[in-house]
Amino acid sequence: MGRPPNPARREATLARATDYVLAHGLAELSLRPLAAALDTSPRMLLYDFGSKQELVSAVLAEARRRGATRLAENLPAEAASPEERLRGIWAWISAPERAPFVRLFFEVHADGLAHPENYPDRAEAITDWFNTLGATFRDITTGPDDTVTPTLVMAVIRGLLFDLTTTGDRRRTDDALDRFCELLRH
Amino acid sequence: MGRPPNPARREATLARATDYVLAHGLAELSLRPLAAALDTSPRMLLYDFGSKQELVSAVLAEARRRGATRLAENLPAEAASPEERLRGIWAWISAPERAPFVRLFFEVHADGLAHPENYPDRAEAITDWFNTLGATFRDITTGPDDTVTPTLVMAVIRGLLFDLTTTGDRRRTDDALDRFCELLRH
DNA sequence: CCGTTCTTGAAACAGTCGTACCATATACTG
DNA sequence: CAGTATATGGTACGACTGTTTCAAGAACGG
Repeated sequence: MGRPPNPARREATLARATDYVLAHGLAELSLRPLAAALDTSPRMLLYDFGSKQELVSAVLAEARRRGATRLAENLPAEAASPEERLRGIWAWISAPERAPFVRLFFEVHADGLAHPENYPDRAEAITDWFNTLGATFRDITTGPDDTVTPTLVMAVIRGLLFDLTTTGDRRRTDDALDRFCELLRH
Repeated sequence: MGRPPNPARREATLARATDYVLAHGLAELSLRPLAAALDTSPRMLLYDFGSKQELVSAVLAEARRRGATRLAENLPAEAASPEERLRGIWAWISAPERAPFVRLFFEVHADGLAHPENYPDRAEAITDWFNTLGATFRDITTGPDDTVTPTLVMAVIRGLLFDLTTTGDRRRTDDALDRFCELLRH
């Protein structure tokens, strides 16, 4: 008896809140502007999520989920050579459409460095779908226990993303990836 | 005539404020707690720096200045081989003592992505002493106009720093640098 | 209809924020 | 001493924060 709960509302709000955070970033996120943009109220946000902190956690989880999904859809074919996969992933993740994700990714990383206590699952929360990404390089190794080459490949991608987002110099960063591929061939 | 100005006060405050920001980060920086920690008052901070924004700019400039100085003091000798210099720089910048600098560096980068308008000098303000660092790799090139190899080297350092700061896995990141050096030798 | 549960608005609370205003204290010149 | 400039405390303003409280509305079962 009683009015039945409506979980769809929370879900819809979460989806739109995630859009909003991807567009505006985490640092200045505030309940009142967010609520206004979502045509709801701070009251309802707290009713659905309990607290701002929990809302943020939910949004970050949703963003990760989306990133992983989009990535899975666009991964280069299994059959492709390691180099082709590396180039494919770079092309995908460095595309302008991914900029909001990348921005949020770096923002969370920085926040995690300042407040590790907010990210009990450290590596997971922060690197998550980046790990998914790294998993595709499992066979660019020197052996079954080689975690080193994937680490290096991921570092190159992250480092070049960092460069690209600050300088905007696409040609130079693209060329650097070419150079890395060249090194890897030997 | 009149009481003579005392620029030393502003300088001393700037130095201590920089310590504070390196220790506590930028995101939650607030005048009142900062003033309390420096045994001064918000009133004086504004008197000396004009506004919080200008104070932050001054602190970031000071942090960059320090980083560049410390780096210059610890750069591997000119005579060293490129590989030795790369290893030396990695050892220096990945040392725990540098963690506050690295943290602030990533924080500024993330903030710059969200608010480019606050960083009119983009690449300079953000990468500055990282560029100083990159300059030492000028001769790991394929020719005089090769900006690509330094870009790649810097990307590896930044990417591995990112990894190290999130996962804390020093061995794996050190090994990845070894692997990169190995690739560079061929 | 009643009772129950979920939903929602309006307002207020207790705090922090950067900053401005006003007065006063301090240190110097002439 | 007066005059003048810097230095500094205290206080308050207005805007914003996340959150709570109180009350009413809305949708269901019996």
